[in-house]
Amino acid sequence: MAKKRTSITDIANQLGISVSTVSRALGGHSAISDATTKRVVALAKALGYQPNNLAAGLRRGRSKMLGVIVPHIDGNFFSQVVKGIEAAASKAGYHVLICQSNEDVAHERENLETLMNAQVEGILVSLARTTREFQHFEDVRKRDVPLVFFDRILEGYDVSAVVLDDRAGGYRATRHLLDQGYRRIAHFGGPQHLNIYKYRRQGYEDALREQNIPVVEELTIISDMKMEDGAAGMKQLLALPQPPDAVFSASDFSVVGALEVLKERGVRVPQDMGLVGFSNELFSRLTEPKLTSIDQHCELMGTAATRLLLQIMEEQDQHFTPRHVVLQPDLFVRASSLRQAP
Amino acid sequence: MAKKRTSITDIANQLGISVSTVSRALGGHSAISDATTKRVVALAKALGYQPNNLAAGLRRGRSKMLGVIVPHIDGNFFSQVVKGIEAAASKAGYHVLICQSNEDVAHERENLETLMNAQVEGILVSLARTTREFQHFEDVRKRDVPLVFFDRILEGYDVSAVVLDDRAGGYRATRHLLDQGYRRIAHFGGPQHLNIYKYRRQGYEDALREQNIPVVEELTIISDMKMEDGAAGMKQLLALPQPPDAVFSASDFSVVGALEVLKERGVRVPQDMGLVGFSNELFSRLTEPKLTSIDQHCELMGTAATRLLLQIMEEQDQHFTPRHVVLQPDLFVRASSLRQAP
DNA sequence: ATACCTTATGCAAACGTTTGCGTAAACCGA
DNA sequence: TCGGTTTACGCAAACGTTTGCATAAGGTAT
Repeated sequence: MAKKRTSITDIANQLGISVSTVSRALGGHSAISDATTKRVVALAKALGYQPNNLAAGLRRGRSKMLGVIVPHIDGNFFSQVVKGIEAAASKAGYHVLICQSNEDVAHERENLETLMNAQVEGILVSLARTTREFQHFEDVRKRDVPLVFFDRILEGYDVSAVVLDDRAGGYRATRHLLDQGYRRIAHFGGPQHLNIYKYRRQGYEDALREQNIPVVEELTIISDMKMEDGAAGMKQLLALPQPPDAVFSASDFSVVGALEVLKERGVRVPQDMGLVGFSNELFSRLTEPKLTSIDQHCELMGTAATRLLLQIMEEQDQHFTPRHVVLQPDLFVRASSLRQAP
Repeated sequence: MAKKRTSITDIANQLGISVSTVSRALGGHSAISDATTKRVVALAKALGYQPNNLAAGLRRGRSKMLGVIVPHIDGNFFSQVVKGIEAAASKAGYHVLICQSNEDVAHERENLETLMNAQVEGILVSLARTTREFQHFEDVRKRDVPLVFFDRILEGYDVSAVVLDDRAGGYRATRHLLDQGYRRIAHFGGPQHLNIYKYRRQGYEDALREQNIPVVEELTIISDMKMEDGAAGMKQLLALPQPPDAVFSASDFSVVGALEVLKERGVRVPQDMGLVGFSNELFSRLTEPKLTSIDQHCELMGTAATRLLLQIMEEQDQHFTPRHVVLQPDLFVRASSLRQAP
């Protein structure tokens, strides 16, 4: 038998005034005398009154909730982004509803549905790996729910988004290897329909071309970027008639896999093989040698995306032109790519 | 100018029937003829109707939302637990509101407030490190909102909770070191008012006593368990007249810090010093040597806690007796503690 | 034809707020 | 004394559902 929670009406009755007066008093409305305001606030506290956001949201048409869809919430990157999102949202008085798509576009569709049922005022989403079309997002747009993508976006779908300058990341990583004297640089890439992997690769190729180094096809290996993939990729590279002297990987995980293979085979890092990863995962400081990597400022991405969303929500009138925020990556140089004295 | 979302009333009007009929039709109520049900469902789909959970929740008194408070959502442990929570909750048709206390009891209090305002039907919480009293949780109880704690609980506060058998974890870790022939085993512990650290230590001491090995005070070092703390702790231990030959740490992070110090000083792991950590962090497989660690089944803890909460919510009548679920930890043996052939 | 049951639907209240509009009382200057 | 303004509050509708109760139509047994 759940106790009835005390409502604004209870306060009104006990004080012999109307609910509207109570509502305004609690809302700090100017047209209420100080005297009654004090009485109301006092009684509210005494009764342990808790406003009912559902009711308020219903009436106002504003739920004060934001929706987030991530492929999965565990793992370094997304958990940090979500941390940033939650922080920024709660600072603005918003709650955050979190859904996981599990890298599955069907789930993603469901998530959108349930978020809209929950009456969120805006949605932040990073695409599932299997998402290749955007009909479900168009449905959201039709209902005028503001939408902001982050990190993983769909090529050719013009929407507001916060992304990393992945091309710059790839370029700087590769450029750093070149500066260290590496000349035959391989690349581990991810699924190319995802912007992030496509641009990281592009940065890699741009850096090579800039130095008139040909981009040779068998030095680029596309995979899902797990540790195993990195190990397999490295074996493949080492079996080449002319193996590379460095690898720029679009993920730290595959670098770790590769590193293990190199240790087994007695290939020295960074002397015989330079390595640069991507994401600056926690563990990149813990391997032997420590990994050079590109930092994505995950938490910042979360707060930036949230702020952009809140902005768009405010100017609901003209959301014709999608807006973009591009974050600059940072290169953290560590032992795995330091062949020359720094 | 946000388009008016289509409501149940719109459907009723267009079909010339009453809202109640529409509501029942969509709810699959038996007393509605197949014919009208079909018409309603068809039109609903055509109009892109989305039920408004706020309204339904208000009327029913059930928001279909759960609240979660974690110290922080990034990091391996909590992000995995939250993953488990979200999965279990959404399977049961619940949404999850996530708050971070930032290890601060004041935030924790605020979080409770806002979650209750949001009308969550139950709350899952893992304590902030600075929480030493439970008045704010008593307030929640008074309002009859079911509460389930996980992992970090307050000693002497009898509530429903899902916890790891930390004593068993500490015991098994230490016992493993003993089995490997280590005899002078040190311990890195965390804040002792938190159950988890207290019991891990207890398990450590139990294992020693069982073998009639005295527990010597200067071999236990209490800290915040960061990497730096581990490094400092190891230096302190090595400066002892009789340094230990192994360390059981209640956190993987401090082990990593310690490991770096050992490498600098040329102390060999596991020959001269055995190491066992706690949490089985991702990186424990990536250090050199790999770290033996205790696995906490983080995701399982999340689903277990959620299931317990849902159960308690169902039996709102007699929630007098708090219920407990205790998860058994697993020992993952790796190179850092393997002095003898396995 | 009457009484009664079943089936399918409608009426209206309720959930707890917010808010536009109306109004009584008090005050003010002339 | 009066018209006008200000101040402080109340009325009632509205947000979009759900649901207990009433009711109309149709059927069946008597």
